[in-house]
Parts: sequence; C-alpha cells; structure tokens
Amino acid sequence: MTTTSKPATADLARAEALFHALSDATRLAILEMLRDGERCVCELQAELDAAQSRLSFHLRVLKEAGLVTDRRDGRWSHYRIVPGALAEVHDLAVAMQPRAGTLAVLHSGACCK
Amino acid sequence: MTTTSKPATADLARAEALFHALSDATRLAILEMLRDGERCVCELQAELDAAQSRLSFHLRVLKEAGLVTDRRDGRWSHYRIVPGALAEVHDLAVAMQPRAGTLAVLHSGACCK
DNA sequence: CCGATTCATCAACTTTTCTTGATTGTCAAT
DNA sequence: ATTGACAATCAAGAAAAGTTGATGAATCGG
Repeated sequence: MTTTSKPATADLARAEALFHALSDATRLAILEMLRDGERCVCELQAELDAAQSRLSFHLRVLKEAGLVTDRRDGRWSHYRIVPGALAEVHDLAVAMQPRAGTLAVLHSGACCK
Repeated sequence: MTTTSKPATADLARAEALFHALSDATRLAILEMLRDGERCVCELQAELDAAQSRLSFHLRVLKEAGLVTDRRDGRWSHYRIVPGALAEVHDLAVAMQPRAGTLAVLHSGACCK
C-alpha cells in the first residue's frame, strides 16, 4: 500500500527550489512569454524592458530550477519552458493538499496538555 | 469566448506572493504538519524544533499569503490550512503551462533581425 | 583582421528576508 | 493580586537575493 506519506527531505528541497524560482515578478513574466514557445534573450529583453545582465540572472535562476532550457544558435540564446516542469509544480500543489477528511477536524485531543 | 489570455498584474502579484510563501523549508514543513488538521503553535514548535519567534514569523508569512488561518482558544493559537489556497496554487500551475501546440514550435520567424 | 553584436559572468552595492533575544499582552490557575 | 504559560511583536544583526555597470568570450559581417 502507498498511502499519502511524509515527503522526503529531497522533495522538500525540490519544492523549495521550484517555488523560489517562481516567486519573482520578472521570472513569472519570462515564463509567461515562453508559453508561446521559444524566445531569444534579446526578445525577452526588449519586451520586458530589463537590463541585459538582470535578465541573464533571472534566466539562470529559472534554468537551475529546471524550469527552462536554453539552446545556443550562433550569437543567440533561445530559451524555452521545460515541458514537465510546470506539471511538477502542479503535482506538488496537489500533494500538499490537506489529507482527506481532516479539513474540519480539530486535531484529536487538546493540544499541549 | 475566453481563450488563454495574458494574466493581469494583480494575478502576477498574487502568484508572486503565493510562491514566495511556499519557497521556504520551514513554511513547507508547517504546511505538511497542518495537512492532518489544526495544530496549536506549541505543537508545531515542538515538532519542528524551532524558536518561538521564528515560528511566529513564518506563520505570519503563511497567514498573510492566505495559506493558513488561526483561531485563538484561551492562551493557544491554532493554525489550519485555508481550504482553497492550495487549489489556487494548483490552478496557477495549470495556467502557466505552455499554450497548446507551442511546445516544439521554434517561435515563428527568426528572432532579432 | 577589425569592429560590432549577443550574451554570460563578475564584483560592488542595495534591498529583502530570515534569525535571535528581549519585551509585551493575554489568559488561566492559584 | 500574583504567578506562570503561550504567543505576537519589536529591534538589531546576519544572510540571501536582486540590481547595476563593467569585462570578456564567442560569433558574425565587412
């Protein structure tokens, strides 16, 4: 049997990293742009009106979190969303939901003595 | 018709706040404990082995993000997960997914000139 | 080869977030 | 009333994250 069990510390770290990568307006805006498909850095830069090094910084954060990948083509770098990444976030949110039947339950027994 | 449209800035701010609240190991651990139902602060404190003021700080972050609520009972504060909150995260993740048919598309036209 | 373009990286700085210890308020028991 | 327990809040410091401007590597066009 595989009931809803306690998450391993690895999962915790993964969740932390993913959510952190998503906790910034610039990065969310980047992901929003990438929803339409691949984009090169200069396009992102133009549309987001962000300094080049700032953008580079945020792209790196997204990349290290596994949310995007890049592809080099001559002088240009193209970024795109990693297919499964958002699904992972999705799954995390589901896994964090309260266990069945516990929502209104006032946790058995009075708390602290 | 209601196609997948650009998210309003309000949504962006909300997403940012939610993800930020979730981007910390202590807060994730708290939420994990609350999955079983309501808990008082002293219980969380004991199980998480965290200083009282530290816990209070994180509980406040979770509360301000709308992820938990508290209920005062005498000297004790009981925290619980806000039912819809995780679903909101879930929905955000879904809304961020690449638009249909764009995953492998190399964004029309070469980028920058 | 030379200059210009695209982008990553670095160091210095600013801002935000987290932690710690102390204080304060509230409640309950005696 | 006094005492002790629980928890929120505060101020100060430490740590992490984000910004900026400069430098350098790689690529392309002439």
